Parts: sequence; structure tokens; C-alpha cells
Amino acid sequence: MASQWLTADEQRAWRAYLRAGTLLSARLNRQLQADSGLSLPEYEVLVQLSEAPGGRLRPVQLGHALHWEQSRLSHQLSRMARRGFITREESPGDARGALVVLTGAGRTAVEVAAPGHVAAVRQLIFGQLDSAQAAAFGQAFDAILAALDSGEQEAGN
Amino acid sequence: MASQWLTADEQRAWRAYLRAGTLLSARLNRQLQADSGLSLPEYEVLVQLSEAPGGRLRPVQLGHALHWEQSRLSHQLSRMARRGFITREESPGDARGALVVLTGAGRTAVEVAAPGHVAAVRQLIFGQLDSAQAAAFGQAFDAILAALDSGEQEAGN
DNA sequence: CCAACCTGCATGACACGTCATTCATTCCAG
DNA sequence: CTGGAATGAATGACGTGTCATGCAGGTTGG
Repeated sequence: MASQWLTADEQRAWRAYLRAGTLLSARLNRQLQADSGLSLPEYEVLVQLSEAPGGRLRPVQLGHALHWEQSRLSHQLSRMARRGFITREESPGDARGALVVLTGAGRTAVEVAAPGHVAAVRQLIFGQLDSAQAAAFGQAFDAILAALDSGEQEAGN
Repeated sequence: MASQWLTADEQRAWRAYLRAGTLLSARLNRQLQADSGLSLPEYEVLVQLSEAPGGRLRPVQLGHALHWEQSRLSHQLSRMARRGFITREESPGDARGALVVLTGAGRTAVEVAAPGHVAAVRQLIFGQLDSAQAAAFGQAFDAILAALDSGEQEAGN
């Protein structure tokens, strides 16, 4: 069955995607690290917290906003608490839950990091694409995401 | 400066890209794991080795083919040796170098894994895109890769 | 020849991510 | 009420990835 393998064009595209993903994540990580000492996952958490009222969120809300697994978030929050970017408080009204609170250091770090990070994304991704390409890029990933999401449901996840 | 932030469309596309990358890698990992007990990095190494004459490669050649850092490769090879997929031999002609050799278990694993993996990539990526979209996808990442590669050179990497 | 440098590779420390498990609290059927 | 299921969260084990460092073997200019 010939259709089982990828065409030459598909292989090239697939490898470009994989390699770009690796380089991109490395580049954004280094840029964040240099600007603010943050990693990309730390930045993502801090962005969510900084947009929440009082810099406070329940872990379950954070996990939902980030589309992260609970366990991943819990480990990440432990590391970030150790680094002083967040603290944990008891949740009012539900003694099971915790409350994650942005510290001053956390807020400072994300405010320092944001402009350079956004600039890097603009430059490395959308700066390389004309508007038609950017539109195609978005549509392609919307389609891929739709397939992935429906698959997750089937799998019960 | 309004141009400093991302447009709404750019933000949507960027988030779709990030989320798709996460889900895709998780899905491909699980598929490989279920089919063959391999992880994605293990599969990539084994593919390279299985295509080399005698199933043998110098680590430096492997690293070049995969675009991996030396340290990453070294750690990965240690783990894979522990799992019995490869062994190490002394390199003829250069006593510094090692020689990575595919074992029977390694060859079996990659042969079991390949069809399902390729099918998953086809279905999840190119099955979601029409031919124009697939072409645009490839061109977009070629452009992004070009920017990333030129940046790497500047950075001396 | 040999000291300085370069190459190929390994390793330890640590961050990230997943899975399986555990635990306390809350919810709800009876 | 109360006992079992569901929810919110932490944790340990382990694979993955990066950075810094170490080191043996090779190469070369004097």
C-alpha cells in the first residue's frame, strides 16, 4: 500500500515542523532566561496569574486555562514556590482546594519578560509569514487541533 | 506602540500551534508506546540506526542526522543501552569515538513501531489538510526554519 | 618532540512532563 | 445521617532535555 508512507513533500514539511518546534522552543526559552530568568512554563503560569484578580487562582482554574494536566501543574507550582514566584494559600470555602498567589517577585518577573517574549514570537513566526501565510498557518492548526480534540474525547481524556 | 503585541488572529494561531504541539507529541508518544513500547526520541534514534549500514553509527554522525545536542544524545544512548536497544563498541581508527550498534531487539522494535507511527502522522497532520493547506504548511515552516537557522549562526551556535 | 589546543564523548545537577498512587474533603444516594 | 463515589491536589518514580564540566585521545605549531 503506497499510501501508507509519507510523500516527499509531506516528509519535508513534517521534518521542518519538528525541527522548527525544537529550535523555536529553545530560542524562546533562552530569550526568556536572559531577559528575566524565567522558563517558558514559568512564564505561562505567571501570565495567567497576573491576569487574574488579586493575582490569585485555584489550581484547577489555572490548569483549565493552560490546558495542563493536574500533575504537571502541581509539580510546576512546587518548583515555582521554591523559587519564590508564587505562594500557596488555603482556599476559602473548599478545604480541599488551594489558592495560588502571585508574589511581588513573580509579578516583576513576568512584567520584565513579556515585551521581549512577545517580540520574539512576532519576529520568529509572524515576521516570516505574509498575511496569507499567517492565515493559512492558523487554519492549518485549527484543523489539526480539531482532529486532536475529537480524538481525545474518544479516548475518554 | 500597538505593533508590539500580537493581533487577535495571531494570538489564536499561536495558541493553536502551541496546543497542537503538546497534544500531538503526547498522542504520538502514546501511540508508539502502545504499539512497541518505544518513546518518540527512542524511535528517532532507532530509525537512523536502522537505515545505517550494519546498524552502526558513530554518535557524532547520529547527532548530526538528528540535529541533536551532543549531551542529549549521550544521555539518550545511555538509557537505550540500559533498555537493550543498542550496544556500544569501540570505534575503529579513533579511540576517542564510540560506535553505536543496533541490537536485534532494537531493530524489531523500530520495525514494529514504524507503520503505526507513520499512519498516525498522516492521519493527524496531513489527513486534516487539503493539498493547498499542506503546501502552505510546509512553506510556512521552511520560512520559519530559515529565520531560526540564520539566527543560530549569528549566535555562534 | 611536546605543550597547547581541539574533538568526541560521558556525567552530574537540575528543570520539565507523565503515570500511578495517595489522601483529604465534599457530594450524594439511600 | 452515612458510606461510597467524585473532586482537588500532592508526591514518588522515572524518562526527557539543558548546561556546565571533565577527560581521554588526537592534532599541530614551535
